[in-house]
Amino acid sequence: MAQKAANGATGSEALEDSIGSVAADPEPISEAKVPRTERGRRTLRKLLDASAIEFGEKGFHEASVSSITRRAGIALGSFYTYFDSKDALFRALVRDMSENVGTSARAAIADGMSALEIERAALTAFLDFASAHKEVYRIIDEAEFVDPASFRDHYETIAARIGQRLHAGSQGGEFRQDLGEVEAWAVMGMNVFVGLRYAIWASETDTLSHDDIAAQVNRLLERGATRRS
Amino acid sequence: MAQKAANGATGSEALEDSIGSVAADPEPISEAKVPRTERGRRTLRKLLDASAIEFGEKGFHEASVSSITRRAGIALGSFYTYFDSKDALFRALVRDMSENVGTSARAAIADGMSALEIERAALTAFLDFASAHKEVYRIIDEAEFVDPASFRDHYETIAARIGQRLHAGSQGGEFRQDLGEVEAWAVMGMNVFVGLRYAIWASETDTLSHDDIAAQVNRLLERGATRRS
Amino acid sequence: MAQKAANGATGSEALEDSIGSVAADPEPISEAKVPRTERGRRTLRKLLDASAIEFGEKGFHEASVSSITRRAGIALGSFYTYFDSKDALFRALVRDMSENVGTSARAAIADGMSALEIERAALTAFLDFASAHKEVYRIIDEAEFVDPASFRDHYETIAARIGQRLHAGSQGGEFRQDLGEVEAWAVMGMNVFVGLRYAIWASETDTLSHDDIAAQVNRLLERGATRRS
Amino acid sequence: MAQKAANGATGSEALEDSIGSVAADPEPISEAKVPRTERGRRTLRKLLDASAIEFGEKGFHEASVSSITRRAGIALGSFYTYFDSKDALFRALVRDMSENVGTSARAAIADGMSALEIERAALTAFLDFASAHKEVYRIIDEAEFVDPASFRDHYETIAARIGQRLHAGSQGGEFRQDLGEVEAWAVMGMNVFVGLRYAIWASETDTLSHDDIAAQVNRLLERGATRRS
DNA sequence: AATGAATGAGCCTTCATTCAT
DNA sequence: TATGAATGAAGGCTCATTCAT
Repeated sequence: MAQKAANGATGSEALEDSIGSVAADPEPISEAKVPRTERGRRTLRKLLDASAIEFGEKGFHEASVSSITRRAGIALGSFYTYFDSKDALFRALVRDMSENVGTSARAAIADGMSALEIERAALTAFLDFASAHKEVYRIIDEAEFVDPASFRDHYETIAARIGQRLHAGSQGGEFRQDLGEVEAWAVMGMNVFVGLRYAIWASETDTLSHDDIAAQVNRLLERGATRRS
Repeated sequence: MAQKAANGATGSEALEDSIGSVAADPEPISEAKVPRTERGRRTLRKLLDASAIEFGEKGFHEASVSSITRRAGIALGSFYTYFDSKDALFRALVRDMSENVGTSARAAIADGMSALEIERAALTAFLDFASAHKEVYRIIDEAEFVDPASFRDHYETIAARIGQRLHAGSQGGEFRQDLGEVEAWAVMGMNVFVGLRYAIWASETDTLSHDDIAAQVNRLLERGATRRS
Repeated sequence: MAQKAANGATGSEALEDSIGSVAADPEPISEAKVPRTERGRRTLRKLLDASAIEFGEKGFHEASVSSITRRAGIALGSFYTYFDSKDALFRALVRDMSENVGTSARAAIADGMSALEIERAALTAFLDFASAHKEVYRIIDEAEFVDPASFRDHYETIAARIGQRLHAGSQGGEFRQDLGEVEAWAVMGMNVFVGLRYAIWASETDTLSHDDIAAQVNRLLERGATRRS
Repeated sequence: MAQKAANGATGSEALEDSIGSVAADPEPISEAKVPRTERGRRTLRKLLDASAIEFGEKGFHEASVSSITRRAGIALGSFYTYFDSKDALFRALVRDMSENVGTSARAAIADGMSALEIERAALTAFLDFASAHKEVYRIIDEAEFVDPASFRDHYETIAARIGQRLHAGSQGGEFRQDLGEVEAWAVMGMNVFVGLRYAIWASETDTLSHDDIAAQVNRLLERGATRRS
């Protein structure tokens, strides 16, 4: 199963990881303050996990700082030991999650895959990840209204990566030469909406596996993006 | 220019129109109360126009009822003569806009077009509409958090329409026989994300016209969805 | 049945009657404006009936002018053709009802009754009236907070009447000579609370008739609570 | 003076007391949240005292949360640290006061009193209490419209207690055997209305002491209104 | 670091009353 | 007289953030 490819966490590990390098990082992604004690790190983790659930379930505005701290099992006031504001927490979450989505996709790509195989594997990994972390989808989407810069950055980054893959496919002779940014956004849109329908809104009556779905999208790509022999 | 195809309004005309036929409408889309005087109709219109702008610019949560009435030039309390709540207004707006987006796309389709030409025309119309009414895009997107049912309904309806077009294309021998729901969502995703990039986030340096962009997407569809001769 | 003694209306007839003499009345009880047309009189009546129900069911603050006019089947603005304010309507209602309660009690008193028989008949009549017009009870009670003067006046008037009856009973040699204001208020209290319990809060399991209850209270008056040696 | 018997407070002490034992209390009467700090307890007290005055003076609807917090000398928002709503505060107050009224009456009863003496002492205590805490009377009365269940419960509880006393008097051979619920409500009514007239509406010209008044009501109980032959 | 009380700006909504038709 | 839209003051409540312990 491609499930393995999906990072099994909400992204807080990565966020925590990045924290360690905040000082050295010229552009710190995380807005979390750095806990100095083990206890502090544990509290930060609880806060991140709780907020991912709360934001995912209720959305940014309905989730309150107090509901988050309540879920995390800490006192309201403690929140501000770790984040400057509710916005800052949300931004940290979005940016971290944004990174993670890409990570899981890239992890699915193995050496020796054809360009088409790569697209298929990436979509399957994305579907797996989205199924397992529906809140990530919701949170990133809501960033359009809470942290527009991150939202845009998220999709531009992904589009750029897809663009690179398409270009590589062209170089390898598998794809057409004239694939550019338009095609990259189109491919991303296919993936995102297929994910919306079959991962986020998956219904009980759906019978196709994530692999099957990716295969169907792949066929769309194949006969369209491939070069005529 | 395909601009002509796009409905040039924010949707308030349609909303107003539907009001006139509420009695006959088995499922009234609008949640607005029905004004009985000419003055009332004028006020309702002002309210709808002002709210579309406010919601578009600030988003649902940042836009306040008082900011909306201020922009509309009416008293705060008058708002509730027309809508039961801020939510009700938003829902009315979303549902109405949702209808309008489809309307403009369908208006772009002319008799005698091939299946591919239809897709291209629909996308061009969508890009035109989205360019002219960026707030519509934003408002419908935010419905994911404020009126999820409408949001989902919006995309499911569009997917269904695209599915019908693909099916018709298959019947006409132009498209493959095995196109289904997955392909419909993939096509919708291409259109939406290309719209996001080239209509909503259109940058000054972009040189491609909406038609050019639609043509590029069309080529992706053509070599993919078409039957091999 | 003593039911006959109870005025079968909410009091609006009496109010209307009094309207005719407003000009001549040095202290007009009703605050209603005087309609000049037959249509106007009908509208006023609808307003009074509707408000008695609304105030009785919801209380003064929960009943709104618009809920009253809606129930009356007239337009909101028309309200102010008949009353200067919501308070004025309430006051008119209270004062009129206050009069009616006394009327029904006095109607129950027949010539030739003994002093004790009079008390019993008055209580029975009150219980009948209260059962049939629970809203009257509630409205007069709420006057304590909306129109305190009327509330106090209501009970002082009744106490005075009871005082007169007690005095007459003394004169007739049936009652003690030393009955005064304290006893009058005590008797009123008995009646009101017995009414609260057995008319307003009457429960399905109560088996005593209003006459039976009045008889029991009568015995208390007759010989107190003590045992005869 | 029986004044001593009356609890000299508005009831907030009792409310506070009950808070301390909330955990053990199977049915917590108070709807107040439990403060965990000393400062919190002080604030709660200020809130309760201020609200008793405000509700007593202005009534429930005219008293605003902001007027209460202003009088209490705390910030508006702090109110909601202690009560979920204005209604909840009122209910807490009513229920607590309801308890207290009974307490003061029972405190007035001494061992060895005859049944009649008990009634007299109870009424005197009630008159004292009502004189000193007119706001309590008003607040409980207004509960008829704000918290009807408590209002009814209040009087049903008192009636039950009076019924027990009457029954005990019968058992002791002092009262008639046939005294029941009707007589209990009648006695309560006497007390309440005598209290209304001579405690709440006491006028400067009244010369009778609370004891004198209670004695007169006592005589009514002892031998009714009739003349001894 | 943690806690939880305190703060107050700000928001949605209600509704008595006025006004123009 | 009747109508119903318009008005705006007022109120309850929320919640991000600060503060004292």
